[in-house]
Amino acid sequence: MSLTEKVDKRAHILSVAEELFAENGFDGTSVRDIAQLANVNLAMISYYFGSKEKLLEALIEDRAGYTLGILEELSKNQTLTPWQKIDHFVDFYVEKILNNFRFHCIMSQQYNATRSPEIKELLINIKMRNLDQIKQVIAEGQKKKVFRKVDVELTMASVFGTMNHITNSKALYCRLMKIDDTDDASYRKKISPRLKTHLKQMLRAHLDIKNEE
Amino acid sequence: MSLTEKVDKRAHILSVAEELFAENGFDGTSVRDIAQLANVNLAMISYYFGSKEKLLEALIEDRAGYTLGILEELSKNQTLTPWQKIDHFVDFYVEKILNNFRFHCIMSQQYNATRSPEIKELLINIKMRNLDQIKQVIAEGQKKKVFRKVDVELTMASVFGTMNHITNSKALYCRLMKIDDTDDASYRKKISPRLKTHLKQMLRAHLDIKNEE
DNA sequence: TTAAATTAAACAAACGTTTAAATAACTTTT
DNA sequence: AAAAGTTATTTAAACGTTTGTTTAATTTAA
Repeated sequence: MSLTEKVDKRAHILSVAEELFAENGFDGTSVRDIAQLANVNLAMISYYFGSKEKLLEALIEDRAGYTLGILEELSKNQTLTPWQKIDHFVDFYVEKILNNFRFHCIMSQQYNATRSPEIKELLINIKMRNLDQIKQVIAEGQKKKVFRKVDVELTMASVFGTMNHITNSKALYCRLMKIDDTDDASYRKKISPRLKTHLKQMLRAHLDIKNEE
Repeated sequence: MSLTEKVDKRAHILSVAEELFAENGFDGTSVRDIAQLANVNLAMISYYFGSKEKLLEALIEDRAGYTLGILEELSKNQTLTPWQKIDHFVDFYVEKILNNFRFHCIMSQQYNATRSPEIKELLINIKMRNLDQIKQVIAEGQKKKVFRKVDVELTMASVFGTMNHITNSKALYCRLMKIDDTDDASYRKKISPRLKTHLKQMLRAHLDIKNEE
């Protein structure tokens, strides 16, 4: 038994479930798959979580918690200019998504496919709160006359969408960039600086008041 | 029996499968679900397609075919300026994705989750070919000194990513825009002009050689 | 009359979940 | 500190469904 298994069996099951859900989807993963890879008895999943669906809920609640705090802090920060906040936001989010790409695969997967109203509500609330924080940053920039008028929701859709697209289309971009498709780490390492640069550059042009029409 | 059912049973099954796969995912849809909603006998699916997986392959091949031709034509068009091509491309793609949102839900779903190498290869090839066409448009604009130097792959990721995000996060944007969540048609009608305007505006700023750093 | 299309029934395998018995880890009592 | 009692954890086996697919008989069309 490895260290992580000993420390907290519940957390270990969550981590294995995350891996399998991201790889094969929620419906494509059986509780037996999870139990086997986690080296625990099948019944332990019901014992700890109640059901497969509640296991997914537990996973989402566990992983989605910590983001909001950092965004709130960034949004309220008085010493940074709006441009600096945008850059920090991009850096933070790219790191976050690339480091938690498994979870983000599950999120975008579940967004449309879930038949659980609880999970749907959970996901919408998480996104709404994150969106609100960034809205404030853009609004501040517009008030200070450094950002032009833009469609805030769709601007955010472009930022989130770019990142989702990169994590979800790994196979495609690995082929384009001639990276080994099976090596997650080197993909993240190669794509991370490119992604940060691209998003900052695009947002700089897109938000700049000089490009007001 | 409705008209579509009589005309071509195979096509009718494909259409019902598309609807259910988009709604509940591939693994979340049983062949019995499809047979029931399509009003055909269960065995007809094996009879026409061989298996559930081959039904998905048939669906992808059927739906993905027609896009490439239009893009090739646009890319090779001699009378349009690069800026006009970008605008046409945005208009075409937004219409296409919103009108075939069910299929695009399946595409982005399958991108990561599929365990079938055939389907994975199919999806990568489709995207690669589409990407190549747009690469040529951007390259032409750069050669003519109207576009600045950008990360072409990631610029495309932003365009595709924005559209995917909008189709996949329907529930969120319906809430933001206070549209009835269950009414697909009015969502598409409301989001379509906004999406076109936003993408054109963003690309105009992003690609403009005046914003060269 | 021959081939194609359609049917109801059955197949084994896999699914999520539950059971009841066994073991381990603590508490309390002696 | 040992024994007894109590709760928490773990187990193998079984539950009833649902899964994708196939069969063999029947109807329809050419």
